[in-house]
Amino acid sequence: MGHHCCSKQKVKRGLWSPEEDEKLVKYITAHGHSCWSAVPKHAGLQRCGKSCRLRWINYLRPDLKRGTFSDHEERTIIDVHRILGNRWAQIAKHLPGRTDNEVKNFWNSCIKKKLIAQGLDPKTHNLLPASRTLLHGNGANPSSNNPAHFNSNGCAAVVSVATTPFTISSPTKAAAYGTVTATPPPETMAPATYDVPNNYPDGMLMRHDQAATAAAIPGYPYHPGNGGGVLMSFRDQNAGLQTSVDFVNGSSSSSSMDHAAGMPNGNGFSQQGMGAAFMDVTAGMWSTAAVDSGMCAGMEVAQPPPPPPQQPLPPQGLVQGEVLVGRQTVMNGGGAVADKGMDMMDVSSVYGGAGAMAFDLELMESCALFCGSTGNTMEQLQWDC
DNA sequence: AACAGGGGCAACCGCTTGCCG
DNA sequence: TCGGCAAGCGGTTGCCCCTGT
Repeated sequence: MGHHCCSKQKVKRGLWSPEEDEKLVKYITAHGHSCWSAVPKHAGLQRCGKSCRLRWINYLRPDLKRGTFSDHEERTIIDVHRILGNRWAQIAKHLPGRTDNEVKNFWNSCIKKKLIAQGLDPKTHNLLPASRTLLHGNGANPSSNNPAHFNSNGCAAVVSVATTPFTISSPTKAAAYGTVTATPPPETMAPATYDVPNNYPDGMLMRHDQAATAAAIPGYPYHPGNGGGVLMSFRDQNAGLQTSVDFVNGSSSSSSMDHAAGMPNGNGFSQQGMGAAFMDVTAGMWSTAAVDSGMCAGMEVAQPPPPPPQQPLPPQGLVQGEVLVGRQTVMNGGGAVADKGMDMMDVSSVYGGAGAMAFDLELMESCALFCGSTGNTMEQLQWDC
């Protein structure tokens, strides 16, 4: 049975011979591929157009990078997969020269097994139940016995996986946060721990310096030369609660909440509440996340105050971002309601000023959907945009 | 040397999306 | 607005090769 597009033709299937490859390369090089269905006929191939397209995209394209994946590429795949899930084409866009098929195969044959071996669920990137039990006993984490670790009274300066449930992880960019003393995460992608200085009585301030990051971390994907960006992930290992924010090339922003239901005793946030704000200076927007009392979660992009005219914006990209964590620093300027109750996430956005940078709705939505939020999320987002 | 089992990867299948008439 | 077609995409299959017995 051939493809529906070529069922009337007698087409060859299976592996491509070098002769077939040569014919296809010659034809595409000379004529391009304006219409794939016409390619096999003109190239003298007994294949269907779909097969030709796949062969070209996955194997013959001259800009493809062959060979094994580097450690950096592997880390990037894991980072992006944590946010996007099995959106291989989107993930592959972060890896120049790699195809979605290649990334998918690498994930299924290698990375997935590694994560499982490390006790992480390859779908959610959370600890598998067995591993969680190992870390936290029976898994119960009464918040009354385990007060919030990023709380409004600023008492919890040190985050420790072994004793507290809340971690901040940004595996490939750990060294980026100038005001956070970050312990470089191990290769295992196990939850990283950050020693957070208690300079802010009402919360915590993290600052990201793009140039320093690019200089400090070989292979760091975001730098001023390509527009910059930041990928951050906050996670609560006990509750399976995760908040990730990805600013790619200064034009994309995403947030996600992976909220495992059925946490009867709350988590590290629940007593005091937690909020985070991310600012993309160039795009002129704030993104905030709030987890308020009673496990209420909200993500929003609020309109920033107009920048002082005498303060020129950085040349490009997310040159500098700030993360504010603390009860009193939650931004609600976007009008989003943070208190939406269990298992709900709210995202809204308001662009700041004329000519605001494009906002990657697709990526935003993918993150929201991946994390099981309601359809209202994107409706709210698009409405506000 | 022969065989079995498993892993990796290329290719296929079928659904979705986008475009155009 | 609708239908047809092509392209895009993710899941799945099956072949080939390597390794262990």
